[in-house]
Amino acid sequence: MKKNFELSESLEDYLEVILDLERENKVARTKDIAQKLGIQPGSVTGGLKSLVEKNLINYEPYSFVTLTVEGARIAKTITRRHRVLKDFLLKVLQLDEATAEAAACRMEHAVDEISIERLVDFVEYLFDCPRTGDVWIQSFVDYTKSGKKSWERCSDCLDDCKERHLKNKDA
Amino acid sequence: MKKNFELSESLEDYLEVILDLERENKVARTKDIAQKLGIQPGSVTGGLKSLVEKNLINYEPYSFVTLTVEGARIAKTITRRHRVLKDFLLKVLQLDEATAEAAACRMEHAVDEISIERLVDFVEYLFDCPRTGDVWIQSFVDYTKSGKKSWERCSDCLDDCKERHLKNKDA
DNA sequence: GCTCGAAGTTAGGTATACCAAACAAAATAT
DNA sequence: ATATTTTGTTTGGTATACCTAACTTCGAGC
Repeated sequence: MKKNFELSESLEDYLEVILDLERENKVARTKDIAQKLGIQPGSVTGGLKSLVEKNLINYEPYSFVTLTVEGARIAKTITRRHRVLKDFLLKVLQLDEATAEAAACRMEHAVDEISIERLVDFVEYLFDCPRTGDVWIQSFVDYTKSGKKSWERCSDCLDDCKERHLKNKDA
Repeated sequence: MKKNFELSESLEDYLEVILDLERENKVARTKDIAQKLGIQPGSVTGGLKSLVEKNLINYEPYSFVTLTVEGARIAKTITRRHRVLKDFLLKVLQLDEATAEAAACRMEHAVDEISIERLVDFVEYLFDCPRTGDVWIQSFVDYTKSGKKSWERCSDCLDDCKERHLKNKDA
């Protein structure tokens, strides 16, 4: 039994929007898939056939679409990648919504699970570590706005940081 | 005059390896391009024709290839994206060489310049800020290895950090 | 239960991007 | 200078993924 079912970006996109539509409407229909993907309904039929062959969706002509267990598994993986990447772009790099969404959409097909896990770990650590967290992120945001890195107030900054840390520990 | 010459991933890859070969051997040849891209020489000819049509390379059949000014500009942009992404994956996320290279290779086509600039800023800031820098990265590395976030020694950690900062300031 | 519009499929066409294998040109070696 | 090898191109074929337009099926309303 083969495992390495390399899926095209296009088919990954189908799975993603089908999962989305399932969540919205219980089932996915050709028209809505086409609309979400920004392609013509006639093109969708072909895509659905490929996915049926790969056992990733349940589908009969003229009927609605649902994901198989395996299809749902993959769809959720891709969707998670999208979410993680967008989160990073939005919350860490501080990109605007549209830019983050567009980049996440394209990047989600390019990264493996190991890298995504590591990115999740990184973002989590960055937000949870007392040396970084919201305050540090804010200082990065200020820097991107001002274009200046001034390390002059670093001692104060570190003192503040320690104070906050000790306060949180008590609470 | 149109500007939005949306280039396919494939053609972007051609430009990237041509730039690479130009740097190695002054010019690029079909065989070497094929080899670097892992495709057959017969496939390269077609790619080169597309690039000539788009005025991105100088090329005559049976002769060598060089980039035009515009081609070189694009090739350098893509190469920079690759470098920045790989740097982040390697130095920040601490992925291994092969994983970082593979992911960077695929991501380089997915991100716009604004996002890349922001990523550069972020990595730079992360390495330069006294609250983060190498030491903080190392604590993240330790965390990924141990799987434990223990914020117990944070006060000490912050004191160490301040000490280092003051020492560097004097130096 | 029939009709008609919406939804879906099919058929034929385009473009990209690759392959393998036959062929042509160029470079090298004797 | 000619034979051989290397390099490069052409041709014909495959696969993906989209389009438009013609056609089919489904279902809602009368």
